[in-house]
Amino acid sequence: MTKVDKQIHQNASDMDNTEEKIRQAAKNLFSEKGLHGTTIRDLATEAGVNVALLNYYFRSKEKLFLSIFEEMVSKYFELGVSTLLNREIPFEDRIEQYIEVTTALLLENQNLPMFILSEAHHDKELVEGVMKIKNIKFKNIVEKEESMLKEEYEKGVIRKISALQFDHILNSQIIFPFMAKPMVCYLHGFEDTSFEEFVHERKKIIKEMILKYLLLEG
Amino acid sequence: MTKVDKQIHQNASDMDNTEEKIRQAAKNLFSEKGLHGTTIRDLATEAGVNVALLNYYFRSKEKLFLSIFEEMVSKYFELGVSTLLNREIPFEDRIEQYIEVTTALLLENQNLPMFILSEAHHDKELVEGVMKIKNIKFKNIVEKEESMLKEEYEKGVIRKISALQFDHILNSQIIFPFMAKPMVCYLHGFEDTSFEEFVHERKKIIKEMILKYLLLEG
DNA sequence: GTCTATACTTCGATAGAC
DNA sequence: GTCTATCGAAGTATAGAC
Repeated sequence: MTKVDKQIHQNASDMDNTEEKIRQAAKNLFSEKGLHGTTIRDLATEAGVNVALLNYYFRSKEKLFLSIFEEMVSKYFELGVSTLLNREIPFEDRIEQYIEVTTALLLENQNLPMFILSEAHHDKELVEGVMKIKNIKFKNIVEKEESMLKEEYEKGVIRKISALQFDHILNSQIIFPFMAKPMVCYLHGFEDTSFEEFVHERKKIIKEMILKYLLLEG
Repeated sequence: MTKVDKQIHQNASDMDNTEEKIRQAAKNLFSEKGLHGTTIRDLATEAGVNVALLNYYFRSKEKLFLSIFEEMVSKYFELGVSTLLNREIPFEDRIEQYIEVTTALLLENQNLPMFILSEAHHDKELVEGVMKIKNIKFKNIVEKEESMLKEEYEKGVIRKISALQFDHILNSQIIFPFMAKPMVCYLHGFEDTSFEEFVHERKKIIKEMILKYLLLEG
């Protein structure tokens, strides 16, 4: 009966088990307040359990954090890559798709970029530690991107550009607004809806600007 | 004599007084580890003093942080604005100057963007609190930018664009690399020097891409 | 102004009952 | 698996001597 009460507002698949409730709370709080800005008591309260359970499931705050961080990194990196490398559709369309799909992900997870990059900034060894697990995959991606760009260059579709610069041209424009959001919202008196409009409006600009720069014809 | 030892490696103007030593330590640590990742003991050690002195000069860790945060915000915002609004030189040159001068500032203060934006992200009220002091000035800037852009548009120099989108086109490209630095350095095996080369290389790309998009002729 | 010593608070983690 | 109670460590801040 207590159990029934607890389950009323949960969809059984995810929120019925404690571990998932804790993970969800951790995602929310860590990505909003950061590792050191979040206490295990905050986490327990947000998850609707007590502190002892956090350590029961995850051994320590540190381990819980690492688990969440790794999940978030995967979430971001695994998306988009396939889009960008898919040679079956024209380069131009891939760029558009990438902008579309990445923006959509970020609108659904607005704290994701700041979470990953600020924690990486505050603890440089974190990146190394977490990325090592997925090392092969990521090095692979850069190489594949490099060869894809070379191919398009040799076909005469785009100008010569490194994967590094290409990634930055794309990602800086897409990601940055989400990191600067508090500043933007303050300076322009934005609410969440105005911000989202702004992001949508931005997609067209980004696409046009990037293609104008990269494509050799048109 | 103890005093002499302490002063050997200091240039009298700044580092001879304790308050400035503490401020310097605070800038270093807060911008590297964040507010909650830095303890007053860390600060005291870095400054070469003891904890009591921090509270003697700044009353509390919080107050010290606010003081530093405000200084960093000013440091960033006050630069570049005059460059961008200076109607005496052509629009195109202003863009180039802005990229040049802002990149130089960030290379000298690589943690600055992540410091400001991550703290703003973790504590939304922080922006409001600190910005209110400089409120009039900032609102002013957006307005001036808006009218500058309108003017250039009416002269037929550039396409129509809002100050908000204009700022993002410029700043996202310039600032983002410094926020993503740990990730980039890991993925590409970069040291600090390689990273700086990358940033310098980027200036040309940014300039060309932005002008290609904004300018109506050429 | 600067130090040592210490009071007070909060945090992370665990023991032990259920 | 879940709770209450509690311990030891670490954090912020201050009192008081010099």
